[in-house]
Order: sequence, then structure tokens, then C-alpha cells
Amino acid sequence: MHLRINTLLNQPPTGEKVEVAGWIRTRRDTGGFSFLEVNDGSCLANIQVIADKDLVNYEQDIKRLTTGCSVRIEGTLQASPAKGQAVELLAGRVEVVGWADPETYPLQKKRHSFEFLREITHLRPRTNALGAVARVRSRLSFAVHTFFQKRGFIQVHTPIITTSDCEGAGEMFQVSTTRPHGGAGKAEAAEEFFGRRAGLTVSGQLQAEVYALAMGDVYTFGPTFRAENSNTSRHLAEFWMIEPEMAFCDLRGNMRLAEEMLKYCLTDVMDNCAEDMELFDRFIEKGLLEKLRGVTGQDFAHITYTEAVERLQGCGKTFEFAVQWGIDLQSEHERYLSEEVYKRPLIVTDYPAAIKPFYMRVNDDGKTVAAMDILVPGIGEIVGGSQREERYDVLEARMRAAGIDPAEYSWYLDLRRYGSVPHAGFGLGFERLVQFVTGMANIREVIPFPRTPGFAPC
RNA sequence: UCCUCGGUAGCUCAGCUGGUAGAGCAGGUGGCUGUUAACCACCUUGUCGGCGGUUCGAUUACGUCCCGGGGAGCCA
Repeated sequence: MHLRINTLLNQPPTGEKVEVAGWIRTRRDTGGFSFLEVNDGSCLANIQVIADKDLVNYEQDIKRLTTGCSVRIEGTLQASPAKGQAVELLAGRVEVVGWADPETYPLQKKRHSFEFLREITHLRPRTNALGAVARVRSRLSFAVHTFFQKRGFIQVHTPIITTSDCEGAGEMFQVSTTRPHGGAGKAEAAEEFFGRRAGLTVSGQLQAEVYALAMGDVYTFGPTFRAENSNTSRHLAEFWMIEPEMAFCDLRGNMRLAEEMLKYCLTDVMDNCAEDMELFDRFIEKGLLEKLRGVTGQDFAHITYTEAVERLQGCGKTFEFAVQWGIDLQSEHERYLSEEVYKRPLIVTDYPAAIKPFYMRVNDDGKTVAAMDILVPGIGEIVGGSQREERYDVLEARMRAAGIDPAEYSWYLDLRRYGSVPHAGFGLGFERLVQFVTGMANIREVIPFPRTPGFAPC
């Protein structure tokens, strides 16, 4: 039975016989033996293996080992006489499990550009940076669940195939069993598998509300799909979203939860992925750890949309797009506020009703809604949420005003007809969180298999 | 989708005003008693993103399409 390298590296060199299994990163020959750097993905560090020339297969196997070969090695853990590692493995047996022809294997023992690695999506987790991203992503996911579970939230698996659009959330991918050219002019809707138009979910929020109004505090954490033709370093056609929804909760409670959750996740990752975070801090974004500690160490800033507009109009800075009440804040405005004015996460609340979806609760002024966006330096909007409209009449009127047929959403309106309560929730793009935590510039590097317009290789 | 900059060896890039290309790394061979971006010597590698036109001749200038970077819109 082999041991994971991360556990081995944390063991004292007892001289015990152990086995590791992993992939060769580099081989260095020195006179009578070779150094092998073996990585198994359990941690950033490799284990250094000493393979002596007296090993039976030294000439025919070990001296032919190159980057990417898989090996199984039995040996004794010993203290390393040289600097660079505390322990090393003195090999007693080196078995080559799978060769990797160096003439064609694309990965080298040097740095590659992320653009190049994206072309070999299936091999890139074998690199330091992408491996670190994978571990941090996994830990973050765990932290999200831990955070909610500790607070008694119930996880709800909302549907991936849905027939209700979450208005304002972007274009849906259609789900259909009918072939594009096989319709032969028949009534297509009647042939639909679900008897009506269906698509991949753009948000689990509406269904999460269903369970919030039965179970109190719930959350969803699953894949989400947007058929938008957006080509940026912050957008994916398939991404993961975290959406808590709380009954008997207002915007204030919603904001508090979002802030606590972000702080919990950042702290957890810094505590549990120190080695990987060190890599990001050194090579990906200088000052990353300081930035993250700045987020966990102070309260988020708060400003209303109206105050933000006044502030932007009076700041003396000229923007490409003019700032005017009633028009949504542009990226440049959000960046200015979070990066230059506050220099920390900023929560903007109470947006004009006209630019927000129908389900957001109308404030007493009749012009704004109880919405909140959390803007984070470098990423922009990372959280979007609101208190939901719990008043039947107001909600129905808002739906009609938005051109939505209330009959289509009768199930949603029923939640207000029977035992309605004030409730609130938010959506957090998981990949944007991973981006913020790792400092990775492009969102395509923080999801294992990115999907963007024209790109879905495997 | 729009603006903008790019696409040259396996990778990262150089190539002035049109005359079919080069450096580092990687890879191969040999050397080296502890290396860790190993080191030293020698060697190999190209439909110059695709297509079309201009030209005696296009990697270079033109048109178009594809892909990537940066920015914008949409948003998470």
C-alpha cells in the first residue's frame, strides 16, 4: 500500500520501509545515482527519491525516466543531507508503471503559459499552479459546505434542467430531444420531452425559495449555465454557484451572512492550504495573502446606490460612462469605489427597481429595491443578492410590469399566497471566489474543465 | 457581440523598408560522487494560424475567417 506524499513529508525519517506512487517531475543524474522528483498531487511539494546505480533496472529503466512517467517506488524514508528538503526516499525498488515519451509529452519541467496549458486541459493538473488551484478549489468547496452546515442550513439540490427562467440572469441553453432537422413541421412543443420548453438552469434561486419557505435556512451549491456570448476573464458558460436562501430574514441579515461566509472561507483556506497559498502569493499575485488578511480583518464597507452615485458624481474623476441615477453602475465605477475609495470589499445596496429583477423587494420609497451587490477589488461583483418580494400583490404587479405572465409562475406566487414570510438570499459565483482567493487572472484556470464560447474540448 | 494587440521550432520569443528564418529552454548523445531552474560539450527540429487575391517573388503589404491576450457590454 502506498502512502500519500503529503503525509510522508510530514513524517520524521524513521528509516521505515514505505511506498509512494506518482508522476516524475524531473530526473537529475549525478555520477553513481539519480535524483527523482515525484509528485502525486497530494501536495505542492515533490518527494526527492535517491535511485542508486546498483538498482537492478537502473540502466534500462531509471535512466530513461522523464517528466510525466508514472512510477511506484519502495524505499526508506531518511533525513536529507542537503538543503531543500527535510526528508527523502532512498529507493529500494523503482517500478515504471507508465512511460511518457519525451518527444511528444507536452509538459516540460519548466514554466508554461496558462494559455498553452489550456490547450492541454487534460494534462494541466499535473503542473504546480493548476494542481494548487485544484486543491484550493476543493478546500473552498468543503469550507462552503462546512460554513452552512455548521449554521444549520439544509442543502437543497435544485434542478439542473428547468422550465422557469430566472429573469435577468441571462440566456438559457435549450434542452431538447428533438433534432434540429427532424421536426418535419410538426408541432414542436408537443414533441418536447417535458411537454414544454426546457433549459439548463441559470440560477437555483426560485427553487431554493420554495425550500426556504418550508425549512427556513437552505442553500444550493451546484452548476449553473449561461448561453451568453461573453468572452472575458470573469465569465464561463458553465460555472458553480452558491445560493443561500433564508426565511424570516431581511437584507441586513443577508448581508451579514454573506460577509461572514466570505471571511470564513478565506480564513479556512489560508489555514489549511498554506503551502499552495504561498505559491499564489509568490508567483501569481504578489501581496495576495496581505490582501486576503485585509478582507478577513476588517468590516466590509457599506454604501447605498444613491450615495454611490453622488459620490461618483462629486469625485472629480472623469469616467468613460457618465454616472446618473437610474443607470446601473459600470465596471469602471465599481472598480473606482472598491479599489480606490474603500480599498476593501464594498456592499452597494438599494438599487433602482427599474434595473433589477421582479423578485427583489420594493423599498418604502417605491423607487428602489432591497438589493445588495458585494464588490471586491480586482474581481468586481462577486455576490449579488436581495430581500425577496413577499407581498403577493406587489410581486404580481412587478411581474406584469416586467412582461412576465403570472400564470407561468403560479407556483412561485403560491409561496406568497400561503404562509408568506420575508426572506432573502444571495448568489455567489464559486469560480470568482476561487479567483479572488488564488489571484488567478483568468477564470478559465480556476475550473477544471472550462466552457466558453467555442471551447469545450473534453 | 464591440474596441484593441497578437498568432514564427515541442515551449517562450527575435526577425529593419517584400528575396522561403534564428536564440534560449525542452528533446537526443556523451561527461560529472548530492543535485534541486543542476552543470559542461556536441546534435536534431519549422505547411512563419487557415483560405483567397496582389506581385517575378509574401513570414513580411492587402482581404477574410479561426484562435489567444487586454479592455468593454451582459452578468456570477
